[in-house]
Amino acid sequence: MAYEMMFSALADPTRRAVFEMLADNPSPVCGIAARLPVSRPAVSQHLRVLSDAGLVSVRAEGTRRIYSVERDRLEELRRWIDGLWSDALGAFAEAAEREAKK
Amino acid sequence: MAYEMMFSALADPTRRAVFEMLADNPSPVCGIAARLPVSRPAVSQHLRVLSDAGLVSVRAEGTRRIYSVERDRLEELRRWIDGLWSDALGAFAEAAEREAKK
DNA sequence: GCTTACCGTAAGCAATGGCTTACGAAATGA
DNA sequence: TCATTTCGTAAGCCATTGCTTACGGTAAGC
Repeated sequence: MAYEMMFSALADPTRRAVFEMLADNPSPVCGIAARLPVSRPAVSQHLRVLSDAGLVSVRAEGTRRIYSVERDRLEELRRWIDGLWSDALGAFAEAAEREAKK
Repeated sequence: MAYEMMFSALADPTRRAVFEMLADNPSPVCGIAARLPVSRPAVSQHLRVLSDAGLVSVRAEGTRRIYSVERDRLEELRRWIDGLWSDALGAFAEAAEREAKK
């Protein structure tokens, strides 16, 4: 019941870039902004969305805030995909059976 | 290099509903529109986006066009997630190692 | 041939979203 | 105490987007 926000969070290219950078290794906000063609506040806003979706978490370290990815959430996303996949498989089997009856 | 479109395609709730209905079983456009609170042209437009992302395919049957999900693309999406997951795992192991050195 | 059912596309509109600049808050170091 | 660094949020702007209505086009049934 939460992949709903994850998809819209990961829909934006810049936000996906942020997320992939965090998957490589946890970073502070300025560290991410330095490697992207957008301003630092923009990165903050993206991190807010990712955080609301539960995809990242924060840890304070001095004046810096270190963001890192939340691996468990990726697991949820994958489960949704797996569910769809088996649904589609079932529908395919049904169709094949109907075809066989003829 | 194609999950880029998939995420934005699946970001919209209505479009996800369409996609999940198609995963259950292939349907014509009017069959989908009948079960959603949006107009038929809206469904057509959503199917266009899903089609551009490669997530669904069409087959003509009389005047009807039967849409069904493309399972292989879901596989691609899952691979992207798996890639991120192992990246995050690697980063975690690295951090643990740095911590152990102290 | 004519009607009917099914569908895609164009045009237009209201809402959402991503970006920037500007500002204020909190922790560090001199 | 004061300056610096790092960061989040507010306001505003422009582009994108999801929806509707209106239209044209194709296949089936009488």
